[in-house]
This record gives sequence, structure tokens and C-alpha cells, in this order.
Amino acid sequence: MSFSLKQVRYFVAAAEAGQISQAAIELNVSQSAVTAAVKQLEAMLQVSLFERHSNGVSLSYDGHRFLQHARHILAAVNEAVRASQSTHTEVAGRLKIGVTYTVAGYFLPPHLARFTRSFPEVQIELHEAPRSKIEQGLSKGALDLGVLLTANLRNRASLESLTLFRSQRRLWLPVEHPLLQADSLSLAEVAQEPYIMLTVDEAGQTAQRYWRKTEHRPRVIFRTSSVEAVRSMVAAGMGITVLSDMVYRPWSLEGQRIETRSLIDSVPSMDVGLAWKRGAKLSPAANVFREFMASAFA
Amino acid sequence: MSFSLKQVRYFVAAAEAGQISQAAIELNVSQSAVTAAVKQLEAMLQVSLFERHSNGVSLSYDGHRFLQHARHILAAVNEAVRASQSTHTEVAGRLKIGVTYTVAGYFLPPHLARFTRSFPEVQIELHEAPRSKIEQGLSKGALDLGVLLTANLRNRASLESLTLFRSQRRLWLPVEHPLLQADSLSLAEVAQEPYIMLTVDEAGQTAQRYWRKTEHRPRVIFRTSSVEAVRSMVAAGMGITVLSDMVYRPWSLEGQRIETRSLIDSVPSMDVGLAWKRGAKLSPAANVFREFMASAFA
DNA sequence: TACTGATATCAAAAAAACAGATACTGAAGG
DNA sequence: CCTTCAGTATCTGTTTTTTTGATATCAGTA
Repeated sequence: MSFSLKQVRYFVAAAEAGQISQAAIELNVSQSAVTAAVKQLEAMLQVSLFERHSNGVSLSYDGHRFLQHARHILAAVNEAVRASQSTHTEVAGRLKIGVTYTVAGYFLPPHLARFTRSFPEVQIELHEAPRSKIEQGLSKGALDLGVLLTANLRNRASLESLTLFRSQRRLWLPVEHPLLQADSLSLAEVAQEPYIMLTVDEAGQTAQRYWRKTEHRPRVIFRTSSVEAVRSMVAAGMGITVLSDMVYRPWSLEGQRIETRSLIDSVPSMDVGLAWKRGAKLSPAANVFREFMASAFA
Repeated sequence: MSFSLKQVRYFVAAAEAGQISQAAIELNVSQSAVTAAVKQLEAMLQVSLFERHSNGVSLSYDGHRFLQHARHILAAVNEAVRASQSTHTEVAGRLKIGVTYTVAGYFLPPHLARFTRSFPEVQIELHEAPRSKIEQGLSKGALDLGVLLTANLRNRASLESLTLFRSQRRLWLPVEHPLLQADSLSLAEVAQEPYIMLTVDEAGQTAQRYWRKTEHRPRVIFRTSSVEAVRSMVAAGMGITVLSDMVYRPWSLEGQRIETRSLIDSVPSMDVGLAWKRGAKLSPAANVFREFMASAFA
């Protein structure tokens, strides 16, 4: 027929632990149970989810793809349980939300879908716009809430914000890059290499900010507003970059792997969060959205 | 621990069949297996999902809410299987989609979330706008695709469209309404009753169109652009209305039930679908979105 | 009151999952 | 080349869960 939730849970645990035996310990079951569950999943999907090594397992390409879906399945289950427990006082109303490009593409849609499922009576209007426009909209009352990179907020005097989650910025490298051997990496070393600069959503300005704190400058060989382009170029070995985990995917479009490494310099994280007009009395719908998002990242 | 997929499947089947024994037949298992699964679910969620009658079961309020989540879980599972089977040639690019109000609120978000999960490299820009603006945007090339009510399309000369799904328009009534007793219902009878008219997204014009075909006119006592307002007023017994199943929810905000009945008159269905510029060469991203949506409604 | 068509319950049978022991594998080190 | 180590794979008996089929129960209805 199809797989079971247990198999999905075991698979996710194994993927996260990187070792079947370790996952089994965390799950309080025997190693053979986890092995069997993964094998059943693989048999049913007719793909191989892991590459087996002598010191553990690592996700295959198909495994990586399935992991995304697996997490989604478990999130849907959690949401179903949560919604059943809580005695919903239904909230209705219209909600105008401004989002920036990155947020709209890499962050919001799954949460939005869960939200509308939990609060079907809230009508959401989504507006994609640059940060500055969203700040304007919030100040003028044209928007109820903004979902954006809270670190970039300018008009803090008239806007309140709540950071939901921080996504580390890391170095992205192609496989076989010499820097992968290094024990620790700093911006000084990155500055030696050709650099791909992402420009969308003020990524460029943000990058400037942390490079300025050093005496180094990146050797930018290409500027693009496309995350996919960055990924492809890094994978192809044209250069390296520093971007947040949120937009990271381990494989380029061409199926080439991209590696990441943390930097020892203090590179700020990418902070995604909500913003609204300071002192404004939020509508019930806006409030419930804020709480919904906050609880998702508690 | 938590429930199993099997329990969810059995529950959904029972909810759809309206009878546990019928669901069991469709599932090729015994009736007691379905009964047991549902009971386990109820025990775990600590809510009662069905109201048991002598001639079957009907969803309770909690059951209705859980059904939404249950469908989502199963959709996530299907999507995971589908994605694992198909050898994804990854598609990237930017995709500008125009949506109308109703579509944005009641239709698109879950599909969008699934799509971005399957095609993480496609950057979607969502623009909510009235139908006319979307048609303009498509014609001018400012938008790649529109998701809207295809029956309302004006500029058919320069736009192509694909209807994804049709949602029946039915009569909405409060519980205990006298018309609920009738064997069959027609607009003639509806015309006798106070009528709540929804105006958003050209719902008003559409309604006019099918009323005009009769010699009757609705006795409109209230016009509103808010679906929730319609629902509350119908539930409260202020009037009745004719709206599509897509926006139907069996419970008003206050927890009062709303009933539906089909009409014998030929009331057109609400057709949700895609539109794009006639003859335009769609980008790979747009093509894949179109196929993704089409396959979801195959 | 008996009948019909549904759900609930129960015990036995079947199926599935599990633990624990063992075999296997590849990398590292002498 | 052999051994060790740290992991995964496989096998078997046991336990747990699920399913079945028979039966009890219940609510309408003639």
C-alpha cells in the first residue's frame, strides 16, 4: 500500500542523526528496527534514501528530496494534533501581509498553508514588496503585518518587530574545494577566493556590513539577484559565497553537490520575523497570525 | 505516541462515505477494523470525531476540523511518493502569478506550499488583484499566469485558460429552515426567502447571470463582500444564499451549523482555473506550474 | 413488537514490528 | 596483510498490534 508514519519518523531521525544506530538510541528502539523501517521505505519508494558508510549514513539526492516531504508530513500531523487539542475560538477577518522576496520564496508558503487550514476564516492578502515599501505600508496602516528580515528594519521608531527564527550564514563551497580541508575558516581566507554576490533583498548591503568589520573585501566576480544562479555557480566551482541556511540546498539544479562550512568570524545570522506598526492595536486576525507564527518557532 | 496513517486513511474514508460499514467495504477490510481505527484516533486526540446515528455517522465539529488536517496529511504523503517516483528535472526561474480574492483565500495556499516544496528553485511572486487587472497583466506580459474564476474571463481573444476544478453552487440554509424538508428545491422557492448576497470577486454579477435566466429575483436583504459575514448571517437565520462548495464550511464562526442543498435549476458551477496569454511561450517554470496544478486535479 | 440497517464489542487468528544475537563491511593502524 | 573498530544488514523467536467474524446493541420504522 503505502508507508507508515513510523517509517517516516525513523527515517527523519536517522537522517538527522547521520547514524542509524544513534537514531535508534534516540528513538528508544533497537537498531534493527530503524534499519528495517528505512529499508521498507526505500523498497516502497523504489529509491535509495541513504548512502551507507562505515561510520554512518548520509542522505542521497533522493533522500534529501524525500526528507523535505517527510518533514512536511510530520508537520502536518503535529498541526492536526495541535488543532484538535486547542479549543479554537475561531477568528475571522482580513489580513494584509507584506513580504519580501526571500521570505515569499523560501519561508512563508508552508506556514501560510498551515495557517489558512487552522484559521479558514481569515482572508489573507499577500503583497510582495521591497523592505522599504513594506515599512511604509505598515506605518500608513495599509498593511497589518510584514514578514521580512528583521535585522534590516530601518524605521524602528514606528515599527515593532518579533524575530521568529535565525538562519546561520555559512560559507558555500563546491565539492573538492581546497578550503574544505581546513579545520576552521575565516573571512580572511574567503577573501582570497572568487566570490559570488547575491544582491536580492538587500543581501548585498548586509554582506557589506559584515565585510566592513574586517580589513578584507570579497573578490566579487559576479553579482546576481538569483539564488539559483549563485547555487549553480558555486556548484560549478566558479566561486564561493556566504549565504543563510534558509536558502541553502545541498544540490544545484544540475545535481552537483554544494558543501557548507561555518566561519569563525562573527557573521550575523539572517533573522526572519514579523513587523507591525508600533503601538497599533492589531486586529484579532493579525494577533492570531502573530501567535501562530510565534508558536511555530517556540 | 501518536496516530498512524492507517487510522487517518480509515477516518477519511468513513467521513467521505458517511458510514463506517460502507467505508470498510471500500477499503476492503472489516467494519470492525474501521470502527477500531476511528476509536483509537478519537482516544488519542481526545475528541469525538463523529456523531453516531442509526443510519451512519456524520462529522462532529471537531471531526470536520480534523478532516481538513487529515486530508492535508494524506496530500503530503501522496506528494512525497509522487516526488520520489518522478525523476525531477529541476526547474528554476521566477513566476509571476495573479490571483483573485477568493482564489487567494480559499484555494491556492495549500497548492502553492506543495509546489514550492516540489520545485524549490521556482521563485513565486503572488499578486492579488481583481480579475480585470489580472487579465491586463497577462496580456501585457506583466504576469505569467493567473489563477482565477475561468468562467468570468472577458478577454478570451487574447487569453487561454484551463479549468482545474468546478465547485458546485448550492443553497446554504440554517438548520431548522423549512425548506430543508422539501424534496427538491428551485430558485423559485429561494426567491421567496430573504437572501444574503456576496459581492466579492464578481460573485454578485455571476449571481445576476443565473437569476436572469429565471423570472425570479432574489429578495436581497444584505450585500456584503465578506464570506464570513454571509456564513454568520445564514447560520443566524437572517437569510439564505447560493454559493460554491469551495467557500462552504459547515459551521459558522459561532459554531452554528449551516446546511446545503442542491438546486434543480441549472446554476453554473464556480470554475477555478489557470489563464495565460494566448500563444505565449510559457517559461519552464510556468509550464511546470501549469502541469503541477493540472495533475493535482486529474 | 419485530425488523432493518447501522455501530460497538469481544475473542481468536493473522500480521507486523521488535529485540537481541550475529554476520558483514569498509576504513584505519600496525 | 591482518586486526580492530564502528558502523549497517540479516536472521529468529517473541511480543505487540491489527484484523476478522461472530455477536450484542441501538435507533428508527412499519
